[in-house]
Amino acid sequence: MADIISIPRTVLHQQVGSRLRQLIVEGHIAPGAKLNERALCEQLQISRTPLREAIKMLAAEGLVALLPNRGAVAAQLSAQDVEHTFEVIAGLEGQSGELAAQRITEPELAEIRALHYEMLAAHTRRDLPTYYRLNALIHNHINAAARNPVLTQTYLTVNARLQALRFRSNFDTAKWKRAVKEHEKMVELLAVRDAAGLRALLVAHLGHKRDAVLALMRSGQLHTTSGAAA
Amino acid sequence: MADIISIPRTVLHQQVGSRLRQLIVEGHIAPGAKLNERALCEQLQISRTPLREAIKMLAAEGLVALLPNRGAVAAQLSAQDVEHTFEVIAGLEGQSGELAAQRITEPELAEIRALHYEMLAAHTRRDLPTYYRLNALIHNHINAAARNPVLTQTYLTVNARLQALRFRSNFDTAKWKRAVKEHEKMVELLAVRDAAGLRALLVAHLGHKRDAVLALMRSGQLHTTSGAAA
DNA sequence: GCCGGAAGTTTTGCATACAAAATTCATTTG
DNA sequence: CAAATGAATTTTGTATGCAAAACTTCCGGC
Repeated sequence: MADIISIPRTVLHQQVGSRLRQLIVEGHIAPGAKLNERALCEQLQISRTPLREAIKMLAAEGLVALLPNRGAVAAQLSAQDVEHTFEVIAGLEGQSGELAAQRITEPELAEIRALHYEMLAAHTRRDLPTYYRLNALIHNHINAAARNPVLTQTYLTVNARLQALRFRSNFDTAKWKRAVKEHEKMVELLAVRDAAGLRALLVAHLGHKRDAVLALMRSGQLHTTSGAAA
Repeated sequence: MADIISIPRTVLHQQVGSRLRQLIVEGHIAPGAKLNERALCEQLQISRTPLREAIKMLAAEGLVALLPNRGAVAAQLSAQDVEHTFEVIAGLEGQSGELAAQRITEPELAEIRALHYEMLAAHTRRDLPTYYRLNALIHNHINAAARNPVLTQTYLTVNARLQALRFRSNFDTAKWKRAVKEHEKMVELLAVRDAAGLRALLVAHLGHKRDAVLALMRSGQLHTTSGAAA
């Protein structure tokens, strides 16, 4: 009963890790950009030790690549990397949906339905940021309904690499409409607990997303050029 | 043309990471055991900096758990953790098989078939270590045939957590026989490129493995007692 | 004018030093 | 004698120092 006022203030390398992850995922550190230790130390007001420990964690997560004796760079995905990553994400999210359809409770379903309607509103208003926020929220809720923390963690880790692409900018109207339709179907399939159907839909959904991202990459509208990120 | 004789000798924290991973996966560091920095430093003849960096990587991989201000312990999986992890592994390996059936080449298939016959020999001789080595090899080959490095990497990372259980010790004859039969079927399905069939078989295969491990855990024959490993 | 190379600078990698938290252990007190 | 308290020790977390590798810059030679 000693932690009433004290915010536990987690260890520094964890905080630094979260902050770096945010910087990369939100694009403030561009894919391929070098992570200069001195600069980051000054910016975050810490010493190099916790910074380097945080960088090693991010490397294990696949968010940065370590170049021996040359430091770390933010991961940069080639078109092939993107394809491979989407393939894995599709599998993970498909399984997530399959399990969610088997395990979801009525209140959880109701919440997802509510989020879905909010998303429809955002779509109608052409409010892309809100749409994306709600979109991610719905997927997270489906994931949570699968009741498998290992699956959730794995999904989040792999997905973080894609978020750095920030393919949220461009979105053509027809594709947006289809995505909304697919989401509608998701809720229906969840409601009738059609596990196999939801898996198939989610895999297809991710396939469409992948195609859109790859098209953007090929047209050069994404700052991802090439280079490995293993 | 300067790297003819010089083995690049990767950076220290990577080497330490590999060594620690090996120690944990092979059970030389038992699940739940504390990772004492001073002791490991002396054992590995290094300073604390690269050791701590390596530990942070392993934490990101889920092989160790970090306790703030109390160091790190080797991950210890509860029965639920094992269930969740197997669920994810089944999904990953199922997808691996599905893709492999679509993408495998004849030479790859021939090699897997050869390994399978070697495994039959090991089974006949009741040579469990060789059997396990070949078993893992076959699964790795299937994984490789899927031609998705992201999937392979994800699989290896999640699977490493289970390897620490070392459920290789006990194995009842009937289950062993069934596993061999399942492997036989795997090769057949690969040969006829039955992607869906192979996926289903692998998922079932992993389900059986999970049941066997859980039974061992419940009967107390596995040194995994309880405790979170998030 | 361009290429090559050497000196200087920067940056990374590892070791060590210092501070704070946790653990241990002994002592004291009820 | 048990529980509790507090000092001593250990252990973790962070900062700093030092050496080697990489990068830069500048100069000379072709």
